[in-house]
Amino acid sequence: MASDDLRATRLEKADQLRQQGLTPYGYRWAVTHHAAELQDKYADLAAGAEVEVVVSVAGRIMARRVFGKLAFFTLQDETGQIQLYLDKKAIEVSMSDDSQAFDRLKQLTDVGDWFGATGTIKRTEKGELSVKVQSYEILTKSLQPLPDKWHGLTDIEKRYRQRYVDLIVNPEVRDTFRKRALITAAIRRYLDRQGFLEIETPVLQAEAGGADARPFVTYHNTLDMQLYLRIATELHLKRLVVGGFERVYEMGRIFRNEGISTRHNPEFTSIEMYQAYGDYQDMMTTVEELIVTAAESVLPSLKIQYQEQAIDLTPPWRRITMQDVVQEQTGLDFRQFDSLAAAKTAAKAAGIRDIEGCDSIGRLLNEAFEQKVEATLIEPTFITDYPVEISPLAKPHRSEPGLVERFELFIVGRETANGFSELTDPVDQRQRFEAQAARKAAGDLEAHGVDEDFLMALEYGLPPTVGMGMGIDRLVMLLCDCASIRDVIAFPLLKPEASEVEPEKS
RNA sequence: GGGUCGCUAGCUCAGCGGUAGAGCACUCGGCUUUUAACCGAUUGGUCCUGGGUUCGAAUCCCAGGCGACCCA
Repeated sequence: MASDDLRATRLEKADQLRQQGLTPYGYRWAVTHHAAELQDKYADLAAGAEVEVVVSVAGRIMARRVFGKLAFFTLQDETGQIQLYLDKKAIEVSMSDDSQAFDRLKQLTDVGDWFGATGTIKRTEKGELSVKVQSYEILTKSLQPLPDKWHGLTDIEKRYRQRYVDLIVNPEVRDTFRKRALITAAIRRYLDRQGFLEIETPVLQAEAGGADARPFVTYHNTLDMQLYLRIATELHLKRLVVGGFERVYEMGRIFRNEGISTRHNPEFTSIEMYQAYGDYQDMMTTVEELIVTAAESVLPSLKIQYQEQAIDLTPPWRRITMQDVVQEQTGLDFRQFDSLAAAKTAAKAAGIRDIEGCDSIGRLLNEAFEQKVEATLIEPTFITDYPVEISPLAKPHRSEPGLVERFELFIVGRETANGFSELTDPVDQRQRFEAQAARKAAGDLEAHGVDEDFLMALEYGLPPTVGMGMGIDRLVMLLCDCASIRDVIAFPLLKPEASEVEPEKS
């Protein structure tokens, strides 16, 4: 039967409910128990045994097995499933003023309907824990058929486009989003205990900054001005430290106008945190604690499995400088090079590709790191002491010229967190902004202009401060063993289907 | 950006040049211990879209759309 016919049949059933004086769209149901709670509480109840306790449950009908004078429904709520035992005689006794109570179950309910039931506990002869129903109500009539009860919904595109259907029929999807909520809650609890305040900063900004990324552009009508969606929360959180907040953070949505892949969604969630008086060594320890806390909120052990790979999150994690780890993997000692030409020659000999555009030894070092090292960093590893050229907001290293006090955390070959002792010298910061602005002027779409107000804030004085940013989606992917970022974002961005596209105005 | 693969009933899929199919779901009938309930009978199609080749296209070719995976 075609989709429209299935829908028409269900609309007709809704009308029949109205003719019986009932509404297909109820108002309230007093739930006393959830499925998982009952399954747990009566786990030891013997087959065939009954308990004379009245419970009330509600959920979606996921399966119907109807006999002449007996029916079994599988009811699914947020926690799990429980069977409803629907006995014609029992229902006719307890709903004696409703002569159609049992026939209505057979004729006017469908898989997908929301349903409330009150009754007693009974484990059937076949061993299935059930609610032996005394009274019930159809709470919401569903007009759309659910996917195949056995094969479920496997079409990946349809799962993302109609996530609500995915959530109905794939319990592991519900589990991922439950874990995501537990992870973000655990992170906020941890930071709260450490004395951090969450302060919200603007999404709409006159000048995007704080990262190298193309921004989304939007427009404010009344002010008649172009605005950008933020690509980072960094510059505003640091203004708050200037203002006197010693520990601040924000967990929120970031927007980057870039490609879509299994690891990139144009909007994603980051956390950035700033701590006055600390340096990058302090922050590495905090990151360890933060991620361990998040992992413990959803996993039984710190020895975890990600896509067939075993990873041990037990701290402390390895800390090694970028120069040392590159030397370890390639044999190249970047401290020895006294000219860019010499470094390029050696790098080419070591098999590092596409380095013609590198205009400094520091960028070359980073290129060598990305090509030869990143993918090998499976166990959690902090890489430290980055070249200043690729770290425009980080404080110069206290003893290593040309480097900054910065770390990035890698797990399963992916950048998971990025932090540094913050640059507090406003003159130095201005020079670095101006170097960026020059790149922007030269056509680099990921570079941004000088943020004068931020420089002004630095002139009032930023105390010694360490900051850190981390992608929440990638952390959830790691802890929930998800291969694609779309598996941890409830409604990932998709191109509209052809039929949804409005015709171009010409 | 490049390559490979996919798109057929509400769902999961088969069919690969000759009348569009199966299972589940739906509809009708039967059934008081099922849990992929069962038994019987029906119903259900823009074969992603548009061109082309052909006597004939879901099938072959071209272009486009959406998606997946790999590479850069």
